[in-house]
Amino acid sequence: MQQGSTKPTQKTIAQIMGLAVTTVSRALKGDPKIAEATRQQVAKVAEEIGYVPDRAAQRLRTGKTRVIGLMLSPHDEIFGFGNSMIEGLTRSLEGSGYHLIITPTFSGGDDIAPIKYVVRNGLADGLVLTRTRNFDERVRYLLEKKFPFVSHGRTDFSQKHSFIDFNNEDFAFQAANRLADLGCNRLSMILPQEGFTFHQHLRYGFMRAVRQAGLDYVIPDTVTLDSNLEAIRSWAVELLSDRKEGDVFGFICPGETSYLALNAGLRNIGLKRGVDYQAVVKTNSAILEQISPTLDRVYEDIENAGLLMGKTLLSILDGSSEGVSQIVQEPIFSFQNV
Amino acid sequence: MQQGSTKPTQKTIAQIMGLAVTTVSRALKGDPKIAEATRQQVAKVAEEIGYVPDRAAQRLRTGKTRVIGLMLSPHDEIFGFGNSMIEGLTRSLEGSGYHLIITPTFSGGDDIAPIKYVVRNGLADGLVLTRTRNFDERVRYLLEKKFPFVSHGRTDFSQKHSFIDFNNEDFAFQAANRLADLGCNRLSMILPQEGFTFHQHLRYGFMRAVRQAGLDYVIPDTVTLDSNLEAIRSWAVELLSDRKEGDVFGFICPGETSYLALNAGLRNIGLKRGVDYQAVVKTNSAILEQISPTLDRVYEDIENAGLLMGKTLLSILDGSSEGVSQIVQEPIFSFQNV
DNA sequence: AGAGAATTTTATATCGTTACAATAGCTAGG
DNA sequence: CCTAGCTATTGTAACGATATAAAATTCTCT
Repeated sequence: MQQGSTKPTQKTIAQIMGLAVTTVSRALKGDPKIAEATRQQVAKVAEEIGYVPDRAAQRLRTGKTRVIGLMLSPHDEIFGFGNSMIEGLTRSLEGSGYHLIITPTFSGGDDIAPIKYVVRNGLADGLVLTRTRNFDERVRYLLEKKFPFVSHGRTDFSQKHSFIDFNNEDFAFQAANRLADLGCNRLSMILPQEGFTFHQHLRYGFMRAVRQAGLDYVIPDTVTLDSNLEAIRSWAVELLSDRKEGDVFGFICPGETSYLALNAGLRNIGLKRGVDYQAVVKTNSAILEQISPTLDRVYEDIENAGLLMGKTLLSILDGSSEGVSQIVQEPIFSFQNV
Repeated sequence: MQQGSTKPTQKTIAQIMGLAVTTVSRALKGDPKIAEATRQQVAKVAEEIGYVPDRAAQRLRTGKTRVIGLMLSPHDEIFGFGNSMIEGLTRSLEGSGYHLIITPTFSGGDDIAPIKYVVRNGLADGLVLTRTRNFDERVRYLLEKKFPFVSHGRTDFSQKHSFIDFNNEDFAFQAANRLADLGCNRLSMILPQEGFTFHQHLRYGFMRAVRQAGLDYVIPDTVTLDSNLEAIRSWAVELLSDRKEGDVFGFICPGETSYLALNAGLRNIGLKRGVDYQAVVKTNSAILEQISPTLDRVYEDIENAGLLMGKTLLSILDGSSEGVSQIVQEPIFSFQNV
């Protein structure tokens, strides 16, 4: 605990106990070559003088940073996604000796550049990615470099890699059925940009339901989940302004903000959800539940995803699991009673 | 660029050029003791073979981590505060050789513990704090340890330290006047918990306006900015349910989510903003502008605050400015024409 | 030309930790 | 009693960079 003198090191412990530094080093990491009695005494002294290993020295010597990196895009941050992901990851790393660094990817920027930077400069031992594309360049790069990582989202590469994904197909399928049950005859869904893996999953689920029910549908080609809110808003307004007699619209929003924008626009022209149109929204925070308690929501547990990704990455790094871990999280439906 | 062989170091450059490692080291950092010609050649070779300094080695030798840490509480994350802060900080650090690590403070957790951890283990050279309290324990600790930091928010300590703050007093004052102008005769403001510095600033500004205009006011003692949304919602509903003939309520919301909750609750009981009540909201993202274009907003530029905090911290760390930098950002008012 | 100053480069030690090889101490077996 | 075979510990070097002191080189001026 002393800060006044100098920071305690293994050398300090060695001098106190009359041991060699090497012995202390090994004792601290539980090497079986060290007598149990010695090990315990070393641990005791280390504790007493407040010894903490110097990460820079460990890193220099071993080449391991004991850091894992999370690459976050600005789209991830809004509402709780980034927050929950960070919380889950942090929890998974607790007590492991690993630290988390968060590397923001900027709107305009190339999202592979920061990854190359981390890999080339050896800034982390493993990475966590979000928002995968079917043939994600980041994944391709990391696979090629054999750099450990876990992604939130699948890819279409033949080479397997660890990921956690959400069952977006089932979400879209169930959401569409729900809207059909509510009497909607025209369904619409805002999709992420083409190229993102979950674009396809959502589309498959949606189309399967729509075809089964024989309903009319609209998938906008001008707006996506990442469109600015004004664009989403005006698209929705235009769509409903042109509706014909007997049309009952049902929207699937795979993101909270897209719903807020859409809803704001429609409310502004005098339309009311539950009366003039219906919606099912994918959510990963408590905010919609608070603001619109009667809204049909589907919950994706991002914090848990983060936790699982962290654990997966740790087991890869510790070499305890050589295999690939692929998990698909199921949606949690919160539909109102009719 | 070669990854196949081993990572290039200063030694590699030295061998190629027939120089001593020391010379290379000095040349790379622009030491004037090295001949300009040598310096340029070394730089050229370094570039060609893709040399990047090993941060662990630098850190071990110099004791400097070249890292600055941002302590983020979960309250900061919602709606872009954390995101904007990160973006601003990252920009300020660009090209400086400094990295940013983000340390999340958990809801339940002690918010000084992670700071002690960073300081004791030497994980960063400087820190950025948000949400200061009047006698903030974190600030006290850092001042005592003489650890470089910049805070977002002032404190009441007599010892000066660098900060960036927002003129919350003026925000509250102008917002209250605005509501008075709109014909409100009962004003209310949701405040952060007592103890936070901006609680006082907001209160002063508010009270000054209220007294000048001679208006009635309500400051809730059960809900704060950090209350869950359901609590804010029901408080607002209760408040307006009991209103008397002739009461026109005006709300000041120093946070986006508090407005969303309040507005959702009131809308739910059939009240409409602009008709049954008025509101002025402090915002730091584009979301309210998109969702409620007619809302009176006051903008706080968090990204710029982050940028300034980063620059301030860098100048402290580089020793280029020994003094203390204290900046108060002015609010940007976006009031609708009446 | 040559001594001394100024400039440029080199040698050595070090930061804290761990890998590797070596050594001391001890027991068991022939 | 000597050696093989353990166990427990130690010594040395290295990771890559830099601070300090020393050395080599060039330059200046009488």
